[in-house]
Amino acid sequence: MATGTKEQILDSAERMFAENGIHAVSLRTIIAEADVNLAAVHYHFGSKDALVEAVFERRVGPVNEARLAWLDRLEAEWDGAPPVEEVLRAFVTPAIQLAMDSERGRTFMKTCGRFYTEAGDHLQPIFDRLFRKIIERYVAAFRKACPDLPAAELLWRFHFTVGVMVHTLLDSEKLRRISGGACDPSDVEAVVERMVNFAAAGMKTSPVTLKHKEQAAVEPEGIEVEVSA
Amino acid sequence: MATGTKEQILDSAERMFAENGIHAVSLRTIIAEADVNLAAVHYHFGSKDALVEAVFERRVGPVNEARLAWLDRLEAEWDGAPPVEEVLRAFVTPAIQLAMDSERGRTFMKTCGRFYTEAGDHLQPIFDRLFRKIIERYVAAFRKACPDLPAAELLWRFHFTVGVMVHTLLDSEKLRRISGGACDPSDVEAVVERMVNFAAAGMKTSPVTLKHKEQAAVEPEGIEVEVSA
DNA sequence: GTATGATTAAAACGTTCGTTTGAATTATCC
DNA sequence: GGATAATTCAAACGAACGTTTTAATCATAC
Repeated sequence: MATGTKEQILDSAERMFAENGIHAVSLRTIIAEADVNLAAVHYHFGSKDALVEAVFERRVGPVNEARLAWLDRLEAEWDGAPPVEEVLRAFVTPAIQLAMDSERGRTFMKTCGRFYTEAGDHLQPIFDRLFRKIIERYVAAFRKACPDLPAAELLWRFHFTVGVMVHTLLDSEKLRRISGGACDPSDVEAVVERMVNFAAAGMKTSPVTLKHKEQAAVEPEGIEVEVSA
Repeated sequence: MATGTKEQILDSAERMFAENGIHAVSLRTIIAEADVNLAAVHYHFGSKDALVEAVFERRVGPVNEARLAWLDRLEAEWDGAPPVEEVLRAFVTPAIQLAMDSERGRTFMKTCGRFYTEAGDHLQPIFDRLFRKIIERYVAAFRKACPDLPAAELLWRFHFTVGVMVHTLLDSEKLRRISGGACDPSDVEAVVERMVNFAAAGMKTSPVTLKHKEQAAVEPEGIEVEVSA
């Protein structure tokens, strides 16, 4: 943990970003906790923005690789079209595992939420680069798992699923508080199963037919899933 | 819109908080856009923190009142136990309506998300005060709508539902981008119906039985829903 | 019209921010 | 073990922050 200055800065920054937000944390408070010199930040990273990016990338990379590898395994096992529950599990588990397994992961996930809401213009391309492939692969997998769903409806439901996951990663301590301890966010397997169960039901339910508008106006095929600026 | 200095400050602050985050926005950029004097902020609000609170309360109050009034109507109509879809609709619609109807509401909802993630210690009691009654009433309504659900499971699903809603409020523009315009977040009714449909399916699905643990260890009745620090 | 309170204006306050500098220290290699 | 590079250190930089102060302006009453 206390291997080198660089890692120490990353660790401290990660935790303080999680607790107080990115803009609210100054380099001086970070280096005070990391017990390193102020100039070390600029020596190793170049700027505060670059430090923020480094904190982000250090953990998101492995999670997304795990997601892709898991999906590879699934598609090999299920002949290219795994059921929606399995796809959901593959999508959700790596993040939840990182988030809940260790104290470090738990704090990082809050940082991840900070990025998600605090990220200014300069973090957007990084976000896109890290998640483009994930979105492409998983949307395709969900398409195969739910072939009867109109394309727009499927994207909405994927969006909702991401919401379930992000909110769970970000704010489940509040649930523990509200429930008086009955809901335990640290039980990874249980959380994953509950989420998969909930989201799969939402994914599989038949779409509503909107009265006031022709929903068929949306071309149901050939929607390009692209993540760009 | 340009009625008085106070409202102008609130409007500008709301928009800039939404666009850049709370801590990232300085009073000077706010007053520059509002075209008022710097000292006016402290004259009318006292401090930046107080301004932040004022921005928050100005819009959240009416939304939550609408939620409670809607639930009152529902319970009168359905003899005290409205179905889960109706409860979901009552919970979701006021927020979505505010979020999507006007440009102003849209920006505020982003601000709301900022609060949710950037809120430090001083905003927590305000958050609790504004949402305690909402949580109590709606959890009770969901209990009646899903009487067979274990209490902890119901709270988890409520939590997931909040995630669906928050994420939709916060980040649906990203969905529009990803979908190439096929998903239109500004169509309030359609968004609400999709969300209710998705969340209702998740709410009504039968709970998973976790293999590796006795889930019955959690007392399924009498969990006190409390929101406190 | 003038006195009184509410509001706005301009300027400066002290503090903290991210960043830079240049010397001191430590590690690495021949 | 001295040369060379990598790293750490203390100190200071200018800029921007939230806040305060003091005077000027405006509205409203008499």
